[in-house]
Amino acid sequence: MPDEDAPNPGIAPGTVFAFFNEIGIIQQLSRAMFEARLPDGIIVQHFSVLNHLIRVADGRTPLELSRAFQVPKASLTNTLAGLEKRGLVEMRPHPKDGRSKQVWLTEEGRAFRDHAISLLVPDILALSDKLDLEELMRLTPRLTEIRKILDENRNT
Amino acid sequence: MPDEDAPNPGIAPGTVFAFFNEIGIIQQLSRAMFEARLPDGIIVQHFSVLNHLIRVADGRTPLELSRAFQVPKASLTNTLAGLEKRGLVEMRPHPKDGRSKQVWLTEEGRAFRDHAISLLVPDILALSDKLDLEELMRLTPRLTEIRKILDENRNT
DNA sequence: ATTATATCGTTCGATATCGAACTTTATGGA
DNA sequence: TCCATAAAGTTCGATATCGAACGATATAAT
Repeated sequence: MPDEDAPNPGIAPGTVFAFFNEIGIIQQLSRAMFEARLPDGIIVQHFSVLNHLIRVADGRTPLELSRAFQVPKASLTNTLAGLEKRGLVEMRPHPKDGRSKQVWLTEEGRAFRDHAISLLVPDILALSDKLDLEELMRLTPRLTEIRKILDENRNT
Repeated sequence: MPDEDAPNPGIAPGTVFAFFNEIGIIQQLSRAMFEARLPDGIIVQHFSVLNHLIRVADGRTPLELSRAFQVPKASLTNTLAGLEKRGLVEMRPHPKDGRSKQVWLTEEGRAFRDHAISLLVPDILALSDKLDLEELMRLTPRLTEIRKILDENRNT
């Protein structure tokens, strides 16, 4: 006897799960597609950090980044070390808090991110025969809404 | 001067990238939400395999699974060993091919998957205030289309 | 039948991930 | 001021991931 007095009849947990399931598969497929284009030594996590610093703003602290990616801060230490070694970001002491640091993009970092996106172009063109790119664009703002809500309502 | 003679004016690579970016963030957030509910020792990859075996069909070979998840087969060896140790799947020799194996769900495996999904219910209810679940359901089939196309057009 | 080649799954070694303990600096009382 | 507690980032050890090499079996050609 499922949900007899539920305010939203017809919405089963499995249905919501199906949504996130599709999201997960698409993420996996697109990630693999993207990863194949990245220069070796650079992993997706590296790129994600660069992209986040551009999307939001650089000068973030490692802890802010770890929260944004839902990843332990110990993992960020490693990722940021790799980015710094390649000269894509620059770590500076935090001006207000001696315990903390700030992550700033270098010119190389910005250029690398833009370049990496442009590497996707051949794949996108190959897909555009089959895929309705305009529908993709219509879907994006809906996903943005959902992402924001999930982001606001999480614990950590 | 971008795309002056392009057949699809107004579709920049960055726009498509934004779509996959949102997908990636949603996946990360929902994965973390889900992972917090899973019993310890069970990781998302374990659950994903169980779920795939139910969604598609069990009796798949490890190689089929590795292709489905876009992960190296060496990784599957590890994941399947974990599932077998917990009695959630059963590995049998392939009846037609001596090199291969088949992965079959046990009763415990099926029950575990259903139970894991049900553990999401509290989270889903908590979200349903903010999130429009019906829109989620409308979006799912669009995502399914996109997933299928990506799936058909991949290399590996 | 025999041999060459391809395929499936595992093993191994190197790297990535991440929880827990630790160091250093902040903060908020007494 | 001094001390207890909290917070930021690193270190360390254990586990996960995954490319490459390997052994076993299958397939194809002669």
